[in-house]
This record gives sequence, structure tokens and C-alpha cells, in this order.
Amino acid sequence: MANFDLEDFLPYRLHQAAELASRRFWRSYKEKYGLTRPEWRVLFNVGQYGPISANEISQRSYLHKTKISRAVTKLEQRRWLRRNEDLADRRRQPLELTPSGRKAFDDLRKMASDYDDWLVEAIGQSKAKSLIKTLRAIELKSESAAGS
Amino acid sequence: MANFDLEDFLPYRLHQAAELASRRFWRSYKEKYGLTRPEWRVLFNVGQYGPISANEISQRSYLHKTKISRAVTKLEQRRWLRRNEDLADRRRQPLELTPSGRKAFDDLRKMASDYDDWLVEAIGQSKAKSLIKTLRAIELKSESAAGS
DNA sequence: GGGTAATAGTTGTTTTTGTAACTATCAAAG
DNA sequence: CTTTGATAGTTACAAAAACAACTATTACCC
Repeated sequence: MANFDLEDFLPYRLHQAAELASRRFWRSYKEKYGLTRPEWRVLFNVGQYGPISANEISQRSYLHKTKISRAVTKLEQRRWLRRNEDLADRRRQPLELTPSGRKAFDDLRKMASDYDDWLVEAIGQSKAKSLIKTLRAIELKSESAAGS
Repeated sequence: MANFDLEDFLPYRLHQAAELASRRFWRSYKEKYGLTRPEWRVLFNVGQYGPISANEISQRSYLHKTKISRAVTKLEQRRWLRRNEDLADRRRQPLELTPSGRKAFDDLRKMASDYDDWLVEAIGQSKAKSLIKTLRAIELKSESAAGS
């Protein structure tokens, strides 16, 4: 504690890295498609896991349900996704991409993949893999403290 | 690219980890002192590096200058920090903690240190150290793309 | 079944944030 | 000096966020 250093405080360092790492990428999809971050996340969750409900996205990504709700509305207006009906539980709305949503998703996924490659150059493939594992361990430990 | 996985996309994973890791800690200082995250960051920067100007905090923490400006106003109203004058450059305001700010800082630093210890349990000391290094490397690579 | 609690999702209201424009001061060049 | 451009910090306004309250549906249980 005597030698506590802000720069080595994990939540602080993690935030800095996350913020810096996402900034350039965020600008690129914002410029190209005018997407916000929650919209990007919802799009990717639906693209990768769809059909998926808002609540499932929330549990998977820790995104708050109001953010998801509004992002879904926007993406729907754009005709990038549609809400289906779940006859077994009429509260749920399984979400799926439309063909044009799929097209945008594919393009954005390519952008993400390229950006990830560029980032990984900084540390190398093997360290990138162990980084992912380490981050998951931290998330797991923190999860007990989540709460929506 | 064919096997691009959202869960392994570094900016996404980093954000999840940062968000989860900071949430519990954020709640604890919010409950105890009613601090926002920018206020916490400014307090820690001034506590650790003061006297320091808003601009120097911005460069160090990538916090936007308007956030810093507002956080400084709040912390000043609380009498936790004061603005000094820089006679050599009257635009700058070197910031310093007051005695009561120092007291709060010491308490919060203890909380942060304890929380960090708890988090590090998830991965072990040595991995925590290499994690910090890896994160810095990612930040360095991303920095070229920063822009305030 | 009928009542109570829980869940999925939305909407309204208040804070916080991002962006740009602004003031004040300093630096550089002629 | 004085003009031009840069920098530190603040403020105004619009966009996005948090938070709480709400509707509709389902689950539980007596």
C-alpha cells in the first residue's frame, strides 16, 4: 500500500487500454456508418449469435437493457435487423439481421478483424492469446459483483 | 477473418474487463464519497502527481479537458483541492490537494490498494505484472491514433 | 383459477458527456 | 511593438447515459 501506484492499478490501467484501443476503431465505424458504440455492440451480438433476445445480449455483454432497447430501435429503423416473435414467450423478441444488416455486419467484421490484427502487432499472437485468457479470469472474478 | 470471434476482439474484451473490474470499486467510492469516475481520476492524479495542471492530467490519463475542468470545480467546492497560480504562465493552474483532500485520498488509496489485491488473486502476481506491461504496449500502439 | 411475484422490454426524466465555440494568455516573427 | 498562431482552461448546447417508473407477459403457489 505504501507503494501503491495509480499507473499499476488494474481497473485504471484496463480502462486506459480499453479506451485507447477502441478509440480509433470507433471513429472509423462512426465515420463510415454513423453507429454509436451500443449500436455497434448490438449489431455484432445479433450478427454473431442471432437469433438472440435483448436480454440475452445484456447478459452476454453487460450492456444495460435500456441501451439495447434504443440501439435495437435505431438498427430496426435502418432496416438492419428485425424483431421476430417468440410464441412460447411473447415478451421475448428474438432479433435477427436483415440481408442489408448482414452486409454491413460483414463489412464491419472485416474492419474489426483488420484492426485487431494491427493491434496484435504490438504484442504478438501468443501474448494476445494469453491476454484474452487473463482478461476473462479478471472478468470472472469481478462478475460476482456485477448486478445488471 | 473467417474465424473472427467477437469474444476475442481485443477492444471489446478490454472494454468488458475494464467495465467489470471497475464496477464494484466504483460503487464503493460512489457510496462512500459520492464521487464520479472523472472526479476519482482527477483526485488520484493530483494526489499522486500534484502539483499538476489540468492539461498535464489530460495528457497523462487521456481524460478530456472538459471533464477535468468540471471535476476540478466539484473537488474545489468540496475543498479537496485548490488551484494555485503559475506566475511564469498565468494560463496554467497547478492543482494541489488540501489537507482534507489528502485525507480522503489516503483513504481511497487504501481502498484501491485492497481492491487491487483482491483482483490480482484471480490471476496471480506475476501474471498481473505482465498484464500491466501488455496493456501498456497496446496503449503505446494505439496512442498514435489518440487525438485529445 | 386468482393473486402475487418475477421477467422482457420500453419510456420519461435527470445527469453526464462530447463537441464546438469562446476567453485569456503566451510564443514567434517581422 | 504588433500581428498571427498556438495553448490552458471554461462555457454553451446537443447527444448520450443512468436511473426509475411503467406495460405486458409469464411463473409460482395457495
